[in-house]
Amino acid sequence: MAKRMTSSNNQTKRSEKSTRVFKPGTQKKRDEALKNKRQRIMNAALTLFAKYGVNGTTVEQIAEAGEVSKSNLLYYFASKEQLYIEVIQHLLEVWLRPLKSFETHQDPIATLSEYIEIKLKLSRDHPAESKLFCMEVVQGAPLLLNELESPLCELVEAKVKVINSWIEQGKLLPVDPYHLIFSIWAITQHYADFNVQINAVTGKDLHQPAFFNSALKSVKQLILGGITPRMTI
Amino acid sequence: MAKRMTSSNNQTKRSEKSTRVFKPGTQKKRDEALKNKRQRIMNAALTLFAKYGVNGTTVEQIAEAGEVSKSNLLYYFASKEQLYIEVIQHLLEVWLRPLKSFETHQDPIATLSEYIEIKLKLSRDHPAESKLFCMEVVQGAPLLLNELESPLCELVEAKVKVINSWIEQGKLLPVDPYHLIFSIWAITQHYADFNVQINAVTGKDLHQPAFFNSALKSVKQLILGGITPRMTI
DNA sequence: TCGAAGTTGGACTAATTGGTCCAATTTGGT
DNA sequence: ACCAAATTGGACCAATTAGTCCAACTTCGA
Repeated sequence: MAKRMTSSNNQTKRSEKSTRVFKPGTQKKRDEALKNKRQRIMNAALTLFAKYGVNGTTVEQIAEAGEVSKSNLLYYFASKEQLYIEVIQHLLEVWLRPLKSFETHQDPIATLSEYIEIKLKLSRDHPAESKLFCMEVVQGAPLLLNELESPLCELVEAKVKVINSWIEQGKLLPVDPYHLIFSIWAITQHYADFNVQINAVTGKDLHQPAFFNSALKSVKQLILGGITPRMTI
Repeated sequence: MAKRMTSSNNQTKRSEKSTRVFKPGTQKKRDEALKNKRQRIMNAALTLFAKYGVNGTTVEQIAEAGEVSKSNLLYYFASKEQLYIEVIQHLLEVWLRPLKSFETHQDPIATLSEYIEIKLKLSRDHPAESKLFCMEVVQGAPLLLNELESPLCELVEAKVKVINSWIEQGKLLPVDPYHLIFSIWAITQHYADFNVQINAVTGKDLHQPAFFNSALKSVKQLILGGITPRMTI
């Protein structure tokens, strides 16, 4: 991706902004503005990457969408690839948050119910994140694989244990916890990733409260209906 | 995409092969070989498009994977875009088949059960199709939108009516048929589209019979568990 | 065996694009 | 007001790549 590396400079520029080394102590607005700008660029990149793919997006488009010059963008991010990596990393963090806050001590049905709702809201409010994550994983997640293996894996394992303990206590019908988690991910993210298809078929999308509610209700019914213990006789 | 349109020729070449106009009647092997070759190229393209995206794939890669020269590929397909369109169209046909064969007169649970199984097998046996379809839709389905609106829409509507009639007959618990269909699509396709993530977490994939069976069982349990009528008392 | 269709390699072109470099200007904290 | 950092525009380069063109070779049906 990097074409010419002619002479010595490069990387001397900036690349590790955010913390001003010399002249310590006083300016804040400046630093904050910088962070905002970085954020703006990353947001623009996120949206475009999600819509056109990484290879289908040019840095000029990103710069325009982020309302900075191409030069300035390259001043903030060493390369398009670097920008992509930062976008993906930030994305992953946002994406794993809900699973981390998956509370273990509550009633299982309430817990899962809440998790489904959080995930569905995430699909509604952050569709670009969902889509880019989707595309990255579909394509083999070259950048995410490392992150996907260790942190996610352990996180999931922890939740699997909780679910299994619920089952042992009879609070949940027997079910494979892995498939349960995958199913929740699949359905909730589907509403973001395939919104075009859903819209083509129903004419609606998650931003219409009525549709959001019916989706939420149905998903809960389907997921929870198969695992909620019934009173027999 | 097409760069130069210099003079008159082009399109005179071939472009509408498959049916030999002059000299009608006799050669078959030839025609068949051509179809096979087209198929081979389209298969190679499918795999690569699914893995690297359309913009991330070069015609040379496709040619190599299809074991033809770049020249020859361009002899069969007028352009990369044209090739992509044909791949997508073929894909859509494969993709809608299961829904069409969704039988209406059987027992609802058996019908849905069978549909889930077909879809999950499709994910197992045609992951590239699933992934490319996924990527296309995620990116807004520029090429599929037309097809997605009319044919798919009507197809889904027909099934929705069937499901509703089942509910009226008390053979199925009340559920929004659209969300039911979306959920089945979401979960089953997830096993193909997100196989990298699933593999990272579980270390398994659908080609292992044990894993396929556990996935199938869980999906059926979750989807059907929430809509199967129970005997009360 | 004749000839048309199929096939190839290779040279070539035009467009796109990531990235460099730099000179000039603006901004904002001190 | 000073000065460093921020920002811009634009020229420019090198790599990639879709697609053209063509001459030569092979294949295969009639």
